[in-house]
Amino acid sequence: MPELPEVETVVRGLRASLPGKTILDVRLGKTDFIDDPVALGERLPGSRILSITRLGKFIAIDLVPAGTQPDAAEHLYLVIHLGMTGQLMTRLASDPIPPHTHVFFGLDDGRELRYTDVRRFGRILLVPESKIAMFRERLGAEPLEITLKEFCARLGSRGARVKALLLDQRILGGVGNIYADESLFRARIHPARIARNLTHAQLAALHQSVRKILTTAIRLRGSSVSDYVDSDGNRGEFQFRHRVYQREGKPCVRCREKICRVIVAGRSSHFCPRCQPAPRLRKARRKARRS
DNA sequence: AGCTCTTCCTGAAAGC
DNA sequence: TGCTTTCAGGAAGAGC
Repeated sequence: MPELPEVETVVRGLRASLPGKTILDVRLGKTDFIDDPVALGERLPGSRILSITRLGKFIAIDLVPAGTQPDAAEHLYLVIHLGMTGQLMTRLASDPIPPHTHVFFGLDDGRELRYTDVRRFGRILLVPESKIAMFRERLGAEPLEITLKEFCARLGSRGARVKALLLDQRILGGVGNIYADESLFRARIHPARIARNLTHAQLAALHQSVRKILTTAIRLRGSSVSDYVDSDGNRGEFQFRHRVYQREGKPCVRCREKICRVIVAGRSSHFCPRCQPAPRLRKARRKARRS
């Protein structure tokens, strides 16, 4: 599933070859995941790619409209979310077309930027330059840039489970199920812990482990669990470093206890019951206070 | 405020 | 063997 490290890897790949290229045409297959498919065909041809950035799990392609100079007209951002199975690749127009490829952006160098998505949980939308700041604000902080102080402010007072908060894109943009579980394991925090009950030391450990896990995963070009590949079609390597994600029943790498899986915040959550002690139930805590 | 449930979608895997 | 059922999950919205 594309999360921050996978999206960052795709963005770096696109950044190496797309800037300066012009989009010649747009061809569409199924369009139910595109906000305004007609606008894609009307507004993109002739526009020039200026740069590519990552906003949380979104890929933002900065476009200079057809026939204008970069600072003469309002830019348009082609914004793409890969959902669960989305792939954004550059290929030669003559290359074979994989199944479920629904969007083709023809480029002026004989290549195509193609969007393939089996389940179509992804999204494609156009955001005008004037609205990109608003779009960015809705996304919450960048996990690799957030300070410890800001991290504590956003999570430490909340009555929700820490796993739910890590997945909430309005708080942190870019963390998904894999990296939430791996970060919680590294910080030795149970996913169902209530955030405001964590100590400052635990929040600091979590802040640190999120950064460490994401940085390492970017270095290894992401996790290829099911469909994920980068912009050249290559798989990542971080799936071989997973300590808990999809390791239910296998021994913990630290203590050999069997890894457990429970549903927290509606998501499969993997953890070591010994390294990540469960939150005490309210009833049990009342009893403990009385005695 | 924050939880669960549902929806979207397909293919892989499990169940019968 | 071959069918049907279940499951996976990012995000948004409904309802409690």
